[in-house]
Amino acid sequence: MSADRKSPGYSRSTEDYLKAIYELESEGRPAQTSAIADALSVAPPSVSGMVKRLSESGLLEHAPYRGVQLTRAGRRTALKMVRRHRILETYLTTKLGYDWDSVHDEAERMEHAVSDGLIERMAMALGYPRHDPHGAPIPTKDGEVDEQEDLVPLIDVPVGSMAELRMVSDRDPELLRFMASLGLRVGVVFEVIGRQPFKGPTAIRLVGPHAKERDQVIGHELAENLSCVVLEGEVG
Amino acid sequence: MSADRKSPGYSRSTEDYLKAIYELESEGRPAQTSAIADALSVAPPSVSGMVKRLSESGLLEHAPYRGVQLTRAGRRTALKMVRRHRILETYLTTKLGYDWDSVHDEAERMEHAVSDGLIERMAMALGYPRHDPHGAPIPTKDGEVDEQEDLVPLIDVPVGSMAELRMVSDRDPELLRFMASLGLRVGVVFEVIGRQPFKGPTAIRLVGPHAKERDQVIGHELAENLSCVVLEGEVG
DNA sequence: TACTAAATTTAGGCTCGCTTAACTTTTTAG
DNA sequence: CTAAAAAGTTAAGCGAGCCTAAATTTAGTA
Repeated sequence: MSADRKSPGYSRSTEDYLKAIYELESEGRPAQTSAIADALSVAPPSVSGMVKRLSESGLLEHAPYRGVQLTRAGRRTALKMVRRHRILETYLTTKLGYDWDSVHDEAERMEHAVSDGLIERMAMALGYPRHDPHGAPIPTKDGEVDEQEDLVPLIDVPVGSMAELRMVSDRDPELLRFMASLGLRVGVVFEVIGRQPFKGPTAIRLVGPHAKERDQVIGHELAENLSCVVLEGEVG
Repeated sequence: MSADRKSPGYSRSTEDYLKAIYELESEGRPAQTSAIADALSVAPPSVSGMVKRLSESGLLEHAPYRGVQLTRAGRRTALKMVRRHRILETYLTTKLGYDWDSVHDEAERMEHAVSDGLIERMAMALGYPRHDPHGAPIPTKDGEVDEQEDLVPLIDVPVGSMAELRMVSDRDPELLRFMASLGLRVGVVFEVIGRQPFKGPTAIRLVGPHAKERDQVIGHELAENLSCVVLEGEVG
């Protein structure tokens, strides 16, 4: 009556590796040993070891010294973990009053513990959301994601353009808290009114009723992390 | 800003052992190696090994060949796990539409993954419930439980008495489903109208609007598992 | 009381996932 | 084109938690 055991039952570590590799791949970066090690805070030889096991299980292809690629099966599991993570984050913020800066760690642990059924119940309770609180797309149950191709880091949005903030990494709570304090949330629309060279700040003018303070100055590192859609007006 | 890491960070196994030992103790049974092994579905030598580690960590006292007792620290952690488990069960049934027969396994996995903060948010969202869906008392955050001393298995409720169903184990989904099909839920009031000897069934007559069918026949094993409060009328 | 059965512990061994140290391959810079 | 640096892999080993088999202790009964 309940076909709801955690499917093939991969270990917590396996799930973490697959998700990390997926995220590297989807950022366009090659999934190299050291990048994986970095993402998971383990030593490189640990990655070599796990990579061997995972490719023996058919979850990824390993070209020695060259990096790693998810197989179909590996990608399926990775997407499942991403879906879990993002639905959990959405649920925690929407239903339990979490702030967007504090959901990541909680979701990171829970994603390994909950059943498929619980995730689907949460998704249903949320009305099958398409994006998590940080704007990241939530894969469907059968592993489809709409990666937005037209996203551009704020740092590359030309001065004079209008743009909308669409996505920010959920990884850095401090950055997220700081953004919140500036009134910067997903969906905010603004005009880029200036940018200083030499990794200087970008100045923007917020638009509409969301705006806490209309004009903001965004430092280089923050601006690198804000994924935007350019709305109109190329380089003037 | 977040003192919310999973406290001293015991391993999943440690938490399981402590909770199992707590549950044995609170049923009045001595926490013997084999009973623990049974509860956790591991071999007895595994218990011996873990017991050694746990007593070295000061979580329990071990009298070799004699069994084991929780220390104050061990009990504190055990109660924390029990609180987690029962709040999770209550949350899943109340907020996510789970049936009472399907929450145990889910809670069992989640209780090791969630933070203190999440549990408190769930408790708050539920209005700080005192009992879980199976009638078991939920320990407070600082480890107080009201164990009901006057609970009696249905099998010991005298014929002719009125009684109220107060608690049932969450362990056996089939039993819970069967109970539900009979209209037996926590809080139901009934009269014991007969009992056959030699492990025969107990006949009860349900009272009030809850009653799905007024008269029910309860087999011996089920009757052993139903904890009741006798309301009036001793042996007639 | 002695002997057997049951419960428990010790001994030895396994897997998983991690580590550091040493070695190999690839990349990069002069 | 070669030498140094960087990246990756292999080797060796550790701890947690599990197992089976063998030894030991306790309990029960003739």
